[in-house]
Amino acid sequence: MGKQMTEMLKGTLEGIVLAILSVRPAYGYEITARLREQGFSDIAEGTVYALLIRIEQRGLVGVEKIPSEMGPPRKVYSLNAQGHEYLEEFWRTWSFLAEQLEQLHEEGK
Amino acid sequence: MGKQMTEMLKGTLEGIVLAILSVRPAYGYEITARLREQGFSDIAEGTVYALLIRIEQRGLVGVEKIPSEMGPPRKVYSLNAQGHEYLEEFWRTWSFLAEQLEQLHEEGK
DNA sequence: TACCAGTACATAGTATTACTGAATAGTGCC
DNA sequence: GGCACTATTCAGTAATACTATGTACTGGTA
Repeated sequence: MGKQMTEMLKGTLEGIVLAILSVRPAYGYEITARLREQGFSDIAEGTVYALLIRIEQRGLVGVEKIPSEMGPPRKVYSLNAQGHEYLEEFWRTWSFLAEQLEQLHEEGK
Repeated sequence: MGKQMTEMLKGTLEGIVLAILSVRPAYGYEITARLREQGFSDIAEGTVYALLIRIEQRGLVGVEKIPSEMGPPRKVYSLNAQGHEYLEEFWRTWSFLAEQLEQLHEEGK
């Protein structure tokens, strides 16, 4: 992955993961796999797990340990009320930024 | 400014400044003022100056010292060929990210 | 003259976040 | 037993924006 993408993900990856969780609960391994399928070619696994622990400690998600048939138990995360609120705020911030950048992009043509 | 915005700017602020310079050359104080007018309410001056030095050292911009009538001389930065190329790459990265996020936002509704 | 506001740039130290590169563990198949 | 796949965790590093200053030049004013 390019360095630009790496830096751009700081601050957005968290929102991306919360958005994924807002659709339905998921666990780390699954989230990483889905991100990779979607073109975030090599987001490190460690990055996602660290992020999940962070948002858990901030009280944005609930966790449930569910046994897996294929390996160690999964930690399934789901967005709680506070998480939804935080995600709303994320979308507002993102929209503002996207709008400003869109404008700049137009100007530069 | 919110903490979310702060984190989101990592990786994008550089692109934003390069985009501003691609329209026409500018100096630090001017760029800071313009950003603030555009709603990036309190981007620290130090941040912009540090960024300008960074992109200069990476060879993305040219610098010219021009005397000011109102204070110390201005360091006017302008995008060079390499900078334009880098900016192109930035837009590609941004577009990809924006598309993915747009999709996620739709799904979450 | 002394002081202040506005213009303009610079820097030391801090916080956050994603990465690399491991290690640990459970299950099923050869 | 060893390998592949699933699944989580952690120590150390790099990049970038922030805070909080400090420096310096000009013009106006009391």
